[in-house]
Amino acid sequence: MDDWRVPDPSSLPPILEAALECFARGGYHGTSTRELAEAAGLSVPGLYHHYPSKQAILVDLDRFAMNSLWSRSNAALADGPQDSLSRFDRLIECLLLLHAQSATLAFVAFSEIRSLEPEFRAEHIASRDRQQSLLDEVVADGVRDGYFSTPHPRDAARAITSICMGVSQWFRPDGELDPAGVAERYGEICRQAAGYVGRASSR
Amino acid sequence: MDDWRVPDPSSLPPILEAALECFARGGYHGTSTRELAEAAGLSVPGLYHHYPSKQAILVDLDRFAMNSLWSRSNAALADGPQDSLSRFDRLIECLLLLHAQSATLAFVAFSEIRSLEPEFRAEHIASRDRQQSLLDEVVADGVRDGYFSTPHPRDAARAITSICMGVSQWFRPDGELDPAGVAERYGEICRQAAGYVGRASSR
Amino acid sequence: MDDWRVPDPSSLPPILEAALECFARGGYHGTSTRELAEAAGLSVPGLYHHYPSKQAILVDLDRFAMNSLWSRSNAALADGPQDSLSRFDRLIECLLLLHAQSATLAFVAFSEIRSLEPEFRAEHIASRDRQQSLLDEVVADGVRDGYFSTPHPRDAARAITSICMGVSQWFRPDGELDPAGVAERYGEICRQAAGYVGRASSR
Amino acid sequence: MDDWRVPDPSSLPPILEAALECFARGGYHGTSTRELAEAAGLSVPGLYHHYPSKQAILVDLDRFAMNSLWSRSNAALADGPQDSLSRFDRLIECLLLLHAQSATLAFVAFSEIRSLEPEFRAEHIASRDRQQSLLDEVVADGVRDGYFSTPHPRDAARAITSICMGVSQWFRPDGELDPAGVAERYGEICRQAAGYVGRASSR
DNA sequence: TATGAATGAGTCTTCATTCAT
DNA sequence: TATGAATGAAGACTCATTCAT
Repeated sequence: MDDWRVPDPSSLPPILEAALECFARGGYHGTSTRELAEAAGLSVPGLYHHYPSKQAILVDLDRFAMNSLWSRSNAALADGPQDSLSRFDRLIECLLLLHAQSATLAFVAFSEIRSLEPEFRAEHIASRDRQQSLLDEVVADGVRDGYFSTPHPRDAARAITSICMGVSQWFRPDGELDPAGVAERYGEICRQAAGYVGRASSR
Repeated sequence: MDDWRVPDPSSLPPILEAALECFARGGYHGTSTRELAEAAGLSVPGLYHHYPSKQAILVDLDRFAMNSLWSRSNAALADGPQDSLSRFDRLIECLLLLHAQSATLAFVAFSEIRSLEPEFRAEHIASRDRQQSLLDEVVADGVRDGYFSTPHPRDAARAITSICMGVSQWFRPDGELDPAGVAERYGEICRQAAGYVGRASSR
Repeated sequence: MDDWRVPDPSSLPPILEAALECFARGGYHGTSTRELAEAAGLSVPGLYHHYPSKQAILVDLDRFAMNSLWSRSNAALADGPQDSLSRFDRLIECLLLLHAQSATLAFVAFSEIRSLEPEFRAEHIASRDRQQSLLDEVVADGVRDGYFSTPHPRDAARAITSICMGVSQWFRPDGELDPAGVAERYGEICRQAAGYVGRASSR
Repeated sequence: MDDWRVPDPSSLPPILEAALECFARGGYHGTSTRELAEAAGLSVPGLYHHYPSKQAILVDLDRFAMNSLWSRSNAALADGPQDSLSRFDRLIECLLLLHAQSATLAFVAFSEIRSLEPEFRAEHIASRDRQQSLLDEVVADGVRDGYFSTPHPRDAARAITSICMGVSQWFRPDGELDPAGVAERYGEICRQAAGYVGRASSR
């Protein structure tokens, strides 16, 4: 099972889909409820029939993004050989695919953290930390097993996270690379960032 | 001359300094002119005496950040040995230092792009592209000269940019690393991301 | 027949009962149809099945209050000796009982006059004037028959009305006095307000 | 000094004056901020320059009314002979004058209690109780000194309060009685309500 | 009658901005 | 430049009401 590789376009409810587009274009504070409603094909009170507030829409969007990231990451880690290099490769592939396939969602979830009210910001940060710990672990395992030579695994993991999240900043569906291409090319760069020493030499 | 290494705290005019703090905390749209004025120790009309609009403040802040990045980068490139590896190292060091020393400024300049009106957004993007071309060139030179093995220099440069900009997201003055520490540790990671093959073996 | 002395709790239809409580707590404009529906155990469209508008509910409530006041007053006047003092006493007793027993209804009917649309406000005022004329007549008769010494019967009647209506402002079911106690104690005060000269001396 | 007898028309700030008229006509919840602003000859933000909220306007109006009632009452009690009947008469005169002269203000302060948010409602009620205690005391003193025969002084005081407050419900500047006429005629009724036994017979 | 979904008009409030002083 | 006062436009949100099911 490798569902974690395929995009799931059907999953975002239409109102969130519309909100996503609005927030990506104008930002949370730069988007009015009128715009949100119009984008969703509703009147303003119609929008409020489904969500109690503008903030609640952002929160739902953010939760969707973070949950999707988490569940796909775990699926990727579990799906295949369990040696640390394979796990690293699959997790990176998953992150890169997602940040390319769902670039807009990832972008908004990342750039609107400050727009979340404290309670939900804390929730987001907890999700983000939990997510980061997956990568920390995988890089540390790779170092332990001799795949990676980085003397600072946590910094390498942080750099790798920046690379993956950076994808959502520049990825365009009509660009040179498709998501799979991004995953391959930047997956290799992430390996290097961790100080990959080569399969052969490490054994 | 290595002024590009030292922070220049005096350079941000007080109003921009105050605005920076406000925008960092609440975002551009989340900050009112009343807050800006108060943070700057001015009345609202007093603020308008210095700047014709809220947007103009953001624009000035953004220009300051991009110009500082540009001029320091060029100073770094010019300041020392001109072999491509040295130039790469100094440019990376400059970028990392700046994103740590001026993390807030870099963060705001990056995260408020969408808050710029079209004209100024275009200006920002031009600056950003011009800036990116510096790194593209340095990486390409490094590949040409055998320092780097990456088969995709532009992608490596993009990944490196993500690493450097990422610093402004997580850097805290009271954290484990000081700016110089960041520059050293993440400088090494950036080298790896470009596929650094070692000084010796490359000659 | 002295039904006019006993409260008639069954008589307020449940929807009006619920609306009464809502209006008493938050006022007409401060109560939403959603609250009305919920208080009545109905959905909003369910509420509109019974009443064509929120205003119609208030109107019904108001009519109920004014009609009840009117019919009980007439029953009280008719029920017993027809000398003017007895008629005065019974009318006052009726008013005081009602304003204590149905304090909430009286309170709402009185305090939401301004919330009635012009047509219904006029109707309310007509009812109120008709009601006041009962008291005017009874006081005037008492003066004519030598029971009361007030030189200004209409003003005395107005003061008495204030006393009776005032009951609905302060009466609490768990207070010191029960409705009958209120009727007795304040009935005496109302007599005094009319300049009661004593049964004996007046004959 | 008998300032407590003369109306003080200059004292209500113009915005409160305008709000008073609006609230009297349509009620607090029935009056929009737009109406308030227009009545005050301001734009809506102009109104908010002077008051932070609609509620704050009502609170100010209410405080003004209650403070005026309190300070005039005390002035009336202090101004003249200190025997309990004179004090009773002057307090009643003061209350009646005020409820006629400032009928609208008294009406609004009374009828919008439920529109005050809990904190300010509590404040109002404290003022009202403090005010009522003045009358309780004066009636009790009158009973003690043999001026009044009422067996229930507190109930008599409550009835008298209802009479005085009732004035603000029906008083019209162009009506039969002017404020002084109201004070005289209803002052006598209030005496009767307390069971006035006559100056002579009481000595 | 209950329900979910919807809406035009309106709510209070705040915005960036200006002007007279 | 500071201040108090002001405003048109817009903000998020709620209202009473309706309709298809």
